Amino acid sequence: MPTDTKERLLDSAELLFSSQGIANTSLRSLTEHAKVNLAAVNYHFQSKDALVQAVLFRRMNPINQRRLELLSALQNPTVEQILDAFYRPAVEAVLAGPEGRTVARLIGRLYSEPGDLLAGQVRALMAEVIRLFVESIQRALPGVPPATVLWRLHFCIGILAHTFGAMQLIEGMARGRIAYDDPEAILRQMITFASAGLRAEGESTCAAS
Amino acid sequence: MPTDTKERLLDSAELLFSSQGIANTSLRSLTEHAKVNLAAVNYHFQSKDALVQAVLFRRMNPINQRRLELLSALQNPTVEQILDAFYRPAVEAVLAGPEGRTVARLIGRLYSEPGDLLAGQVRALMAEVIRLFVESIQRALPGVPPATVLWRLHFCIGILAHTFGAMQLIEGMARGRIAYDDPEAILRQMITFASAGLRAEGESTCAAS
DNA sequence: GTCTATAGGGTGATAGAC
DNA sequence: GTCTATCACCCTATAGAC
Repeated sequence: MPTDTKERLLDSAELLFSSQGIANTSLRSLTEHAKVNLAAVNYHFQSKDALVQAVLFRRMNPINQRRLELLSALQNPTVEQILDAFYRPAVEAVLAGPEGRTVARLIGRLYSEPGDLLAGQVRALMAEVIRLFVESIQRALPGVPPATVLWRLHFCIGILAHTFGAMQLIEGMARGRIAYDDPEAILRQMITFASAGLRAEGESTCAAS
Repeated sequence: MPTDTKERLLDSAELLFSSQGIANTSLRSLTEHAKVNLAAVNYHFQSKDALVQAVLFRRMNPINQRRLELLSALQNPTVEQILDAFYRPAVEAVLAGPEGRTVARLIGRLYSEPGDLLAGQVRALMAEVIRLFVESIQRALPGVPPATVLWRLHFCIGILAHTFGAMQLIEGMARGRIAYDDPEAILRQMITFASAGLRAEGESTCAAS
């Protein structure tokens, strides 16, 4: 038996928002799926929007906290180690449970969905994470101009977001030639690609601040 | 004056779908914005879904056609040239008009939005494009295992999708330190990063077909 | 805390006049 | 081709009983 009403609502919301999209998920289908009364959403949360933020907070905050832990444990890290600290918490959290595949799509859509999906506390912590990782990468790659570091971290985030958001696309491309259930293999592919991209030469004349 | 009803509908749909999301855009607000009667959508297109596909077709097909043209004009290309053929039509099409910024978000969401946004003719041509680019990259990098080439093209697509879908994110990170209005500068950043990633060593022992 | 009932409004799609 | 009018349904949020 699931625990209380509030948690059941969060679980159902996460699942339905991920698979159908937020705008397409009505509070009626949501409360029906959670086997909870329709009014419970407005009692435990204040609105549908607040429920969305609560879902994202529960999922993203542990990931971002873990990123900061892993990063601060490194001393003079290589870009591979920095990328591992950034990617690993997300990949492991998402691919851990059996429901991971579905939730991944929601996280993948975090940045591109209209309506400021990323807001409030989640946004604040994410901004802090990005700030610290930019600094760390800059220290590891002193020869790369600051503006280029920003672009490249942006690309690194894109790699993660797309890997989460478009799993079906690569699975369709691959026709079984790819193992999508091995977190370590995925991490290795992402880190190998992204670290080479971060280290790339060129763009030295890019306009910096 | 805009031309006919059908084209006005496509223009308004593209703008509103991009900025508000598809599910959040009602046919009423759409036809109001286009200064067209409500029933026109169901007359010229068959349904809202068909309108969505028509919007994507009009925008994506020229891009994908141009990609194939540019690719087939290359002989023994480098990965930089292959990536240029893939990225350039999209970046130029999107950043050309003044409305580009908005439309970019819709294109960026193409792969991660629930409800099979990518369907029908658009999906078929996109699959063909991916197939040919995979082959071309494989030829340019014979030392990289096929499964790894798939992962890496997946990452290259992610870089483009995220650059289009999350422009506000990097602009927030950058606080003016980045020029987002220069197509050539963006292309250079993307190609420098992605070509280094494609060429990266490692993952040679990855399970291939 | 949890429920029922409903207010008040928006939605996609269609029939039929012009 | 374009319009009006309307159907049948869905939505979020809330008031008030238990």
